[in-house]
Amino acid sequence: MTKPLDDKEQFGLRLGLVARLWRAEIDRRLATFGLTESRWLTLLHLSRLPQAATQRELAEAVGVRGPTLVRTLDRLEAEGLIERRTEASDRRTKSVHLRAEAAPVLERIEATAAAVRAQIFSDLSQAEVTTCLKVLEQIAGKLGGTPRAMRLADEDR
Amino acid sequence: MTKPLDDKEQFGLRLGLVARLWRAEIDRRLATFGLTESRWLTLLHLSRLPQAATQRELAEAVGVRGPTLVRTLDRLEAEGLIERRTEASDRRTKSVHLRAEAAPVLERIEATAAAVRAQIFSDLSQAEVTTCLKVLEQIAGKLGGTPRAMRLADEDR
DNA sequence: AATCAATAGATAGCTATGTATCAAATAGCG
DNA sequence: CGCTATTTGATACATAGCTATCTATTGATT
Repeated sequence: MTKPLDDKEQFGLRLGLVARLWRAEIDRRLATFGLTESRWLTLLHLSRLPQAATQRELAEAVGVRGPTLVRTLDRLEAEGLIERRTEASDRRTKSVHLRAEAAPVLERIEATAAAVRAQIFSDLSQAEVTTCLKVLEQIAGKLGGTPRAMRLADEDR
Repeated sequence: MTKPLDDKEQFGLRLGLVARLWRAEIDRRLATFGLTESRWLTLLHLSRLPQAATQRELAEAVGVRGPTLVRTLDRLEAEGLIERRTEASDRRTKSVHLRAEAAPVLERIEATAAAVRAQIFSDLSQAEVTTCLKVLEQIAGKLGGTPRAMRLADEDR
C-alpha cells in the first residue's frame, strides 16, 4: 500500500516545494510593483555588485544562465530600470547599470525581503538556520554546482 | 565581490539554487529513459496513492496545480504509462491508473532516487538532515499552510 | 598578417510552473 | 422542479528555467 517516506526520501520533494512556496510568496507581495522574483533578484544583486558589472558576472551572482539573464534584462531595460552600455575596452561585453528610476523600487524590494524573512524565520533559531544553510551548501557542492558566489572568488578554470 | 548577504538573507537564493541543481541532477540521470522530474515524481506518487486516485488528489500529492498536472498526465498517457478513466460515480472526475508498462520505469526511478540520495547525503549526519528538514517544514507552514503532499506522507506514519 | 579557437551576448525552442477562465457535471436551495 | 454555486478537468496566456546555436569580437598560433 502506501509506503511512508523517511527523512532523506522526503528531502528532495520538500526542498522543491518550499522553494516554490517561497517564490510564490515573494511574487505575491511584489506583484503590485510589477516585479517577479527574477526581476527583483537581479536588481538586488546589481545594487550589490561593483559598478560596471558585465552580464556574465551578474548571471553568476544571480545564479542563472546567460540566456535567462538576457530576457530578464530585456524586461528591466524596457521598464527603464536598468541600462546596458557597451564598453570600449571590450566591445563584446555590456556593462549593466541601475538607472535612477530603480532607487524607489530597490527600497521596496529591501523592505519586502526583510518582511518575508521576518515572517519565515520568526520561530527558527539562528543555529537552525545556519545548520540548514550549511546542509544546502554541501548539497550544492555534491551536485557539482558550487554556488556561483563562491566560484567568483576562485576565478580560474 | 563577496556576497554582502548574511545567512538569512542568503537563504532564499540558496534554497532556489539547490532545488534547481537537484532537479537538474535527476533530469540528467533519468533523461535516457525519457523522464523528467515532473514525470517521475507523478509516477512515484501515483504508485503510492490508493488506486483510483483522481487528478485533483494526485495534484495535491505531487504539490502542483491542476493545469500543471493535466499537461504532465497528457504526456504520460501519450507514452502509454498511465491511463485516465472516467468514473461512473462522478463523471466530472477522472481516476488515474498506472499501466503495466510503468512497472520497469518505476523500478528505474526508485533505484535512481536512491542513488542520488546516497550521493547527496554521504557527508551529512542524520541530525543535520533532520534539522534542515524541520526548518523546511516550518517555512512551508509559514508560507501558506502545510503542503498537501506532506500531510499525506505524515498520515501514514 | 591570416586563420582558428574562445568568449560575450542574443535568439530559438523545449519544459515546466503559475493564474485566469471555460465547459461539463454535480450539489444545494428556493 | 429549476436556478445557482461548486467542483473537476482542460485550455489560453505569461513567466522563467535550460540547452543549442548564432553573431560579433577578441586572443592565440602559425
